[in-house]
Amino acid sequence: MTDEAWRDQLRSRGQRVTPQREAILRALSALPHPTPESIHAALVAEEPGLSLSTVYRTLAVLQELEIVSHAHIGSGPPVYHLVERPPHIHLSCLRCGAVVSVPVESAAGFTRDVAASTGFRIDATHSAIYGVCAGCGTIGP
Amino acid sequence: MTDEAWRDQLRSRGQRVTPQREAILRALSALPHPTPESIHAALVAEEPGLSLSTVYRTLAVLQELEIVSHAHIGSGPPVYHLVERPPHIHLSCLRCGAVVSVPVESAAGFTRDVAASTGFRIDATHSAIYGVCAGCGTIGP
DNA sequence: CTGTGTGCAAACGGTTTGCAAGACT
DNA sequence: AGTCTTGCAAACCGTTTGCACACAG
Repeated sequence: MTDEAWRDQLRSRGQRVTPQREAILRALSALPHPTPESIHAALVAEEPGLSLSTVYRTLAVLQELEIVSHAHIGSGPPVYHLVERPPHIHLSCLRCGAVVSVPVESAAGFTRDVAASTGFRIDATHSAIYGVCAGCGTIGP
Repeated sequence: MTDEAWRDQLRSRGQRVTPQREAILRALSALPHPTPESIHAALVAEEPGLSLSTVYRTLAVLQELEIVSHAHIGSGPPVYHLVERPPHIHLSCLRCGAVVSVPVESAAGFTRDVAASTGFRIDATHSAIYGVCAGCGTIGP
């Protein structure tokens, strides 16, 4: 999504385009798995005085407009990302906390089977799945 | 797991058996998807003065001993349960909040594929997966 | 000019921790 | 008796909110 695109999307929905919102959208496309805090930390340099509450409020607005989405990773803060990116599942390492992404198609068979047997329609992009990453797995059990 | 079993398991690992711990273990086997708070709420009647910190500390100990496990459901508090074989995956409905369980084998193909392609070894029992349950799915999109 | 968005600081809910008193072994 | 566990209260972290000012439209 280009700068133009979200500007239009914001304005057409009665939302204002502010320097803070532009900065947050830039951070969202630049950072790999940003949390509200990491977005704030990454931006205080270029946008001095940017408050954490603005980050939270902006993320809420962008979510409402379906420009961004978020996933919960363990007990920690959620990670946000632009929706245009190919949908992916977050895998969170129980040992080192690393977050690995895999395309949703990886779970296609699983979601199909569950839907067939229980009627539950899984959307695997909204939550992280735990496990042990390749690096940590080679060290111990 | 019987009362005897966890008593032994606690003592054999150098942990003490206290009325509070017994009460918490009873609550874990009685309540469907208990959170630390709901365990505390359910026990204050029979164990007056039981503190929330004790619930948290006991759950941490029981987790360490692999007597209980927990799963994160959305941004809310985690739900705990006794480690049962067969292990379950928790599916959480985004509409009504219902928690549906499916055997971990449902995801066997998915976990195998991910391990093969990324080396990440998934343990799907540690996190809830979002979606829309059968009941809610029949009403709308 | 109007009303929305912002910064600040304080409130909030869930969780953790320091400490002294208490209880299990 | 000695050490682990508890209760209490305060600290803590991520998030939300109330308010007055700033600024996009």
